[in-house]
Amino acid sequence: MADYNKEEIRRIEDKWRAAWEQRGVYKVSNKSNKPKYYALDMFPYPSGAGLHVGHPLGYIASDIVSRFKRLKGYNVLHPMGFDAFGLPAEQYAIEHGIHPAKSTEQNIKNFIRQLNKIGFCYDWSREVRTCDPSYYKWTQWIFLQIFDSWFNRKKEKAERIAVLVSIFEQEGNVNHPFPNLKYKLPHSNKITFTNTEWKSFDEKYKQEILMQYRLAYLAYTDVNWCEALGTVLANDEVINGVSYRGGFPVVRKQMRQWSLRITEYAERLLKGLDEIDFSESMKEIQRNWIGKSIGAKINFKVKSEQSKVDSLTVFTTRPDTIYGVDFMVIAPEHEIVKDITSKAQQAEIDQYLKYVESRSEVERMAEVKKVTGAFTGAYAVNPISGREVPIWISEYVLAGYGTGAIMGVPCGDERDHKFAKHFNLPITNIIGSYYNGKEANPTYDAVLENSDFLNGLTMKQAIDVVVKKLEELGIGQRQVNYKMRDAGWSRQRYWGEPFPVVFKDDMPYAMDEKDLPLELPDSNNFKPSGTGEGPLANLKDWINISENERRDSNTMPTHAGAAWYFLRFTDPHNDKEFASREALNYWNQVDVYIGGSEHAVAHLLYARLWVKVLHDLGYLGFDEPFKKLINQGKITGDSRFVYRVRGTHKFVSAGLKGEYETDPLHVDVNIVNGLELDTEAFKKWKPDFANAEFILEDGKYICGSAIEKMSKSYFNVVNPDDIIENYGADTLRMYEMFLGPLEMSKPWNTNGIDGVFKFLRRFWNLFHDDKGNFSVSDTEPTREELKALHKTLKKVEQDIENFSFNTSVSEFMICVNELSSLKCNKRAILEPLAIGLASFAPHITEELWEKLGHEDTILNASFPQYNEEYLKENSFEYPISINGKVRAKMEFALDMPKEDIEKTVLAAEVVMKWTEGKPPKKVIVVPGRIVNVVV
RNA sequence: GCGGAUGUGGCGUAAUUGGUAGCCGCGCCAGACUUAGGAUCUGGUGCCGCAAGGCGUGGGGGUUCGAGUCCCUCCAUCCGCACCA
Repeated sequence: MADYNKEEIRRIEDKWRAAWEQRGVYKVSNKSNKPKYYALDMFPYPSGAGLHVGHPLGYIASDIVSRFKRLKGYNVLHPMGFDAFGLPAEQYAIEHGIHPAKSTEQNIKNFIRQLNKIGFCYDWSREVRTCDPSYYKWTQWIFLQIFDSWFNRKKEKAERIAVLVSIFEQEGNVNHPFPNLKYKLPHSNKITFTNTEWKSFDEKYKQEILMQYRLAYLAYTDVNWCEALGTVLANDEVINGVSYRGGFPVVRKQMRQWSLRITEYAERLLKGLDEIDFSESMKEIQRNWIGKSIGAKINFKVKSEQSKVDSLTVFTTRPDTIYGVDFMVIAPEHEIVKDITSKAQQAEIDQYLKYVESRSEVERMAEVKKVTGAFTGAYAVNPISGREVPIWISEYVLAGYGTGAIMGVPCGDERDHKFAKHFNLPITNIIGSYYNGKEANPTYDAVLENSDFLNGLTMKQAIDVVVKKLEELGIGQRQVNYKMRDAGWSRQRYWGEPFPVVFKDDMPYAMDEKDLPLELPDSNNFKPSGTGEGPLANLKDWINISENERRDSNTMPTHAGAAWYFLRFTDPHNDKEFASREALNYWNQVDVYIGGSEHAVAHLLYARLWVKVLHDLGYLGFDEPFKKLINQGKITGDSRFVYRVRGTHKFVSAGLKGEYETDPLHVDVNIVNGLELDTEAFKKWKPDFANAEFILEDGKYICGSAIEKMSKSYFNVVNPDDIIENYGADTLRMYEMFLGPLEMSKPWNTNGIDGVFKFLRRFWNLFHDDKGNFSVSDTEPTREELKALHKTLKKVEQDIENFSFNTSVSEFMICVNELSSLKCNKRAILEPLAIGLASFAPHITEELWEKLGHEDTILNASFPQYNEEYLKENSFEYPISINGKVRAKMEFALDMPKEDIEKTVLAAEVVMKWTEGKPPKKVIVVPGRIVNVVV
């Protein structure tokens, strides 16, 4: 005797969770004759807040896919781990004195508890934690491989530093110029050296030079320094000039930092996008980030009073507009400013430079409308037209981009146009009627005018012509520019991977592999050192190995551990290698990776980079980690508000709030049913509200609502534990899928969950009689029952392959509705249906599977193949439309000839009524679809 | 500003990819059981209209026998990037 009620659900779900764990049914072997399938979730940062219902959305989807693939005969790798280093734990340690290792450990425990309750089929024996020394040993090891590599542009791949050294010994660097175009050899100021010169350099000098090539390198870089966090932030960790976490101000500061030379891989990262199945929008975001632009570097001769500077180089993507150049603008920080400013302009320039200094980077970025600038008094000579144009400085040109100088083409560029208008500079029109005198037109389609030898060409054509001319004359060259910058890889933090290097004479040397991991020293002091160095600098004994040997006081960013964890899952306990080649070859690429789109540029690019480097060095057989990426939409919170009449403890219902002066207050969604507030619960919610009074409408207190991000501070967080408590994990899983398409964002609303719960109960009832006794018959199924089953099996299989889970849930509901009204309790129908549903609702189906007499888990069953035979129809009820509007329905055999259908339709009374007896202009018969009569 | 998406009942959504718009669920209405339940079952429910019928997929236009679906245009919302030359 058993109803599918709260008690029974808890009994079933607890029973099977324990049984699965005990039997180890989720253990996955690397040795199998089955085809492999690798389904991966973006592993979570174990925050102290635990999971809310938004987190498991993607996990449920990947769990369904994993279980489905297993039923389809695949060996499925579906692991989970934790991105366990990170700032929040360190912040927490600073505030509460609890060691990050301890709080992280507790948080992970809680996460695992919550995840297990939902019934995921993770192979926990493969769990990895990035903060575990046995894991970060290999993060450090891979870092050292990157450190020991350079990018051979000729071969477009990474090679060992030793290869580079032997090249230098033979030919110097003439064929392999410094990747950084601005770099010049110390002392000599040159950019090349010969093999003899190389051999004459001392050790430190050689290391300094090699550092210019290493894929992981140290350099003084402008970094986002956040005083409050005492740390450097990556570009993507800075939002609107404040830190992503905490919202503290960020300023620029020069520090000697580790960077990854990801720019060398820009082209391959771009090209790789064509081979992988990411959404178009995701690829577009990455393309934008990489920001490839093709253009030209052009040298302009400079005429200034001081005659100190010969030329000025600009980068432009629009060399075709060369005849439209009316002025030049260089960044205020540009090194030539002081050397070209005329006496007459000196005061104005000084004043402007002062103004720019007072402006933070943030302000310069944020301000778009204001036009500022100053004339240097110098002129540049257009190398093609010979025309002299004034050189200005302006904050809208940034020193860090391109060459820090642009050619101003007001008729074709909006900012240049504003600049010209503001300072009354002349505007040369080279695009005829495409320019209206009021705003710039950045078209590529115009036919050029006022452009000498380019006249009559379209702008598109002219680009190549100009570049060729520039190269012929030796005054410029084709140039590819990438917006992307190298990735800052140092953090002034404690809770991260220490860099496995030793500094001798200020140069870093790789630690021996046998000495890895370099463990994070235990400490209770997590505060920044105050010198700009990280907390590790406080540990003198650790930092200073000997008199002239020192460790790095920085640690790696969380991106490091996340850049390769999917590789470790294939062989998580290997203490000889980061993963065996055999395991890597077997599991190969991740077949589907599900996670949020917020990792679009950082994590996904770094993971792709690390895999490419490891591939180039011969450790991997593939160079893209993720074959397919799915971005689940965010689940937003549905907040509720009460309206307090200002200065009172009276609360007015939403419909009446217009009559009072009120302040809206967030109220806990858990004490609101739909929109109706539980006023008693509200009084108990917080002491402040204990003697609240309510102004009701129709006897109810109605709340206001808003869709916002799910957050504790909005009191709109729904915890999966509570849902499971009331409805069970199977209902939660199916409801999350039922909400809508996986990739769409949607608000969470628990109201609809009853429908899914009732569905599972009805499914359960198919297997039980009125009294709750298990009752399944072995009678032959009818054709109708078979059709209901096979239609569902077909749709569900297709839906899962398309990651369309919401439609699967609907389909199951339809099937169970049909079988319920057919009162079907036949084994031949219910058993395959249970397997079909097992991926979505593992607990209930496992229980019924056992009741059906099976000893092995349903996980080892085979997904039933649908039979097209049962789905065939022999007749179809045609909608008969007249002039495109459906007016009648008529049933015809599916093999009935078109002509016969047409005749019968035209003869029908209903049709005659609409055609008024007139002969139709046209009759369209689409077999199995529709008949349309045109009058 | 650039790029990407999205827009369908009161709500979440579906639509065989050019062929009956609104499947499934929530909510709502009515009824049954009479076991007082936030239970279950049955029926109804896009809008207007007593009806016949008309109108309906963000707005406008187009292609087509036929458009939620394709094209043009405009609007709104969300996301990403942003003085990137």
